[in-house]
Amino acid sequence: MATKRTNGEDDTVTTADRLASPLDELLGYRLRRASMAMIGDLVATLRPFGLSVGEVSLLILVGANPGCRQSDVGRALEIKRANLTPLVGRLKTRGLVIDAPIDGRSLSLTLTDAGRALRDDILDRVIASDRKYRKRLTLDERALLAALETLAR
Amino acid sequence: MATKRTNGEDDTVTTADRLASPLDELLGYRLRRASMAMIGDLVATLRPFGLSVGEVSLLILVGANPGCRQSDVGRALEIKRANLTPLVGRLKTRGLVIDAPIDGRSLSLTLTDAGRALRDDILDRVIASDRKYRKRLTLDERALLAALETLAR
DNA sequence: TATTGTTATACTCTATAACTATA
DNA sequence: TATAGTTATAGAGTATAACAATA
Repeated sequence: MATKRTNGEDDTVTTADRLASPLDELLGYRLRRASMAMIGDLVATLRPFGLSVGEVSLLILVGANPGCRQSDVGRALEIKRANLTPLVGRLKTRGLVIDAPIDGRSLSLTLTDAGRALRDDILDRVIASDRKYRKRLTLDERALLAALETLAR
Repeated sequence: MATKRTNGEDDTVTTADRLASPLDELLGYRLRRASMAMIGDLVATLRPFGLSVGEVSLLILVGANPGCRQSDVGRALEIKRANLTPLVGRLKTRGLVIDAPIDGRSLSLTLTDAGRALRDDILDRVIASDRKYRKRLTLDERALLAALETLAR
């Protein structure tokens, strides 16, 4: 009976207390939990605006890059073009984004005045949500962001 | 024309180069990107086994807590009981998990011999995938895990 | 020939509501 | 009355394939 103890007790019948969780030792699992927590707060922040996280990402990215190509936005956000079409469509319907042909096949995206105004408002709140979590950090913010970028390849 | 420059250039028409991304300054966005990258690798690792990330989380958690209540597993993994039922069902169908009544309404979950064997194999690979990313880290692993736990509340 | 945008479609995850039964 | 498990269902988000138009 091999009985290696690291964290997850095996062959011990669990009765009532808290569960042993070998998952907590995994960077990927912790990363996912932290990410889910922050996204949950973000979703709640965005609910009153009737905008999804994806739509707001698009709003912010196009706002920072007026006239950018739709295909470049998709690549930057890692959203496939088949999924980007309806996402852009909803923002166009709401009068937040306008597109214009670049050449015969590419589209440029730009925020409307209403889009910029909403972007300004929402970006403030997104940053406020983000800051709430940053404040809990004990370790250096810049070092953490750099490490996370490294992990994302 | 308010022109505050932090990272995201506004009112500058983007032509060709790389996009300005105010999102990169957000902890939540970086966290999500890093998490997605690691999950992508994990999914590829698990593909040959025909198991999802959720199924493997369940396999590992039940493996570390034989006889645990299904409801406790759901709470630990933050999976709603309505979604846990088919997840457990698939592992039972594959002969990896068995359940037994605790009282008239609760179920205990335990891995079968086959379940433990598969868990051992898969856990090794999951840890190997995780370690691949840990190795890239410049900052202290323990400090990072602790910080991530703090963020997850 | 590769790229862009679109449409249609399928698959996974997650969320809610309703139900049974048990504590 | 609250909890546990189940079922059915709806909604996101994401993935692929096929197509037309263009570079």
